[in-house]
Amino acid sequence: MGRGKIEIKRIENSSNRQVTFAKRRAGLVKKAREIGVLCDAEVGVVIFSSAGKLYDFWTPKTTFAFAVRLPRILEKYQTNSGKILWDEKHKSISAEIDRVKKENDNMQIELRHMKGEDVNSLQPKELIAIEEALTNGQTNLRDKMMDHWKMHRRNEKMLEEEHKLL
Amino acid sequence: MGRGKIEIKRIENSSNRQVTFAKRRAGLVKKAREIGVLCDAEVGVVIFSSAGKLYDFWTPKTTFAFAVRLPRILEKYQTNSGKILWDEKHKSISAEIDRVKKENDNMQIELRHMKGEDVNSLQPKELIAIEEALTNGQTNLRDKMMDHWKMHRRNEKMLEEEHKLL
DNA sequence: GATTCTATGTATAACCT
DNA sequence: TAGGTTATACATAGAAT
Repeated sequence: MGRGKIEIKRIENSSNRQVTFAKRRAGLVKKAREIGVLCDAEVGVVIFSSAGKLYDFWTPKTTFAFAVRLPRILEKYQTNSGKILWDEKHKSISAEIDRVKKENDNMQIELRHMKGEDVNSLQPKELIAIEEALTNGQTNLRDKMMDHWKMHRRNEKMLEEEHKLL
Repeated sequence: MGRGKIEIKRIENSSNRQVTFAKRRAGLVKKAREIGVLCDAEVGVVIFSSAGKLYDFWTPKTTFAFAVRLPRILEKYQTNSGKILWDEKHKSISAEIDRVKKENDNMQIELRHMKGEDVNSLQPKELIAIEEALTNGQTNLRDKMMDHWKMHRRNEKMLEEEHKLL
C-alpha cells in the first residue's frame, strides 16, 4: 500500500527501515485502538524496536486484564523463560508462605505434644521437657485462676458493704 | 475501508461486531507480523474478545524477550492500575498467606494459653477447659511414658536372657 | 460463526521539503 | 532525522453464502 509493492522481508536500508517502523508502528497502534473500540475488546500491543526501545499500547481495561491473565499467556508459551520469570516474581511471596507454613507445622506439633499426641517417637529427654511445660502451664494457670477468684471475692465483699451502707 | 465509512465507536449489532472482530483481528496480527519482519522488531499483540477469549501473536524472539522485559512494561504502569493488578494476581496467594497466618495466630494463642500465659481476659469456663486440656495432656503423656518404659524394660530383659543363653 | 466477493476507505512506499 | 504529499496497494464494510 504505497507507491510500490514491497516484499515482506527485512528492509536493509536502515533509514528506510526506521521510517517504515515509525509509520507502521503508528498504524498498528491505531488499528489496535480501533478494534478495541469497535468490538469492545481488550487489546495490548508491545513493540520493541531493533534498538531495544519499548513502545506499547493497551486499551484501558487491558492494563488490568492483562496482568490477571498473564499466567494464561505464559502457560500457552510454557517457555522456560516465561515460566522462570513468573516463578521469580512469586519466589519471595512463596518463600513467605513456606516460612509461615513451617512455623505453623511446628506449632501444630508442639500443640499435639502438649496434648500427649504423637509423642511415641520422642526421646525421654524431650518427653520430660514436655511434661515440665505442662506442669508449668498448670501452675501458672492455677495461680491466675486463684488471682481471679480472689479479686472476684474482694469485689463481691465491697459490693456487699456498699449495700449495707445504703 | 469498506463499502461505507464507519465511525470508530462500539458496533452495536452483535453479529456485525463479531465479524468485524474476526476480520480486524486477522488484520492486526498480519500487520504485527509484517512490522516485525520488515523492521526487525519484536512485536506482541494480545487481544481479549469481549467474550474473554484470548488471541495473541508474538514474533518468535518476543516470546522470550517479552518475558525478560515484562518487569519494564509493568514498571511503566506501576503508578497506575498496573501495580494494583500485578498485586491482583498476588491476591489469591496473599489470601493463602493470610489464612495460614491466622491459623498461626490461633495456634500461638492456644499454645500460650496452655503455658498459662495471656489468660487474664478469659472467662472461668475457658480457664477450666484449658486446665482440662493440660490435665488430659499430662495423663496421655504419662501413659505413653509408662508404655515406653515398660517396653524398654521388656527389651532389656530379653537381651539379658539372650546373653545368659550365650 | 466462518468464508467469499467487491466497492470503497485507509495505510503507506516512495518522494519531497 | 522529521514531517508532508500522493499514487498505489491493502484492508475491510456490507452483503451473500
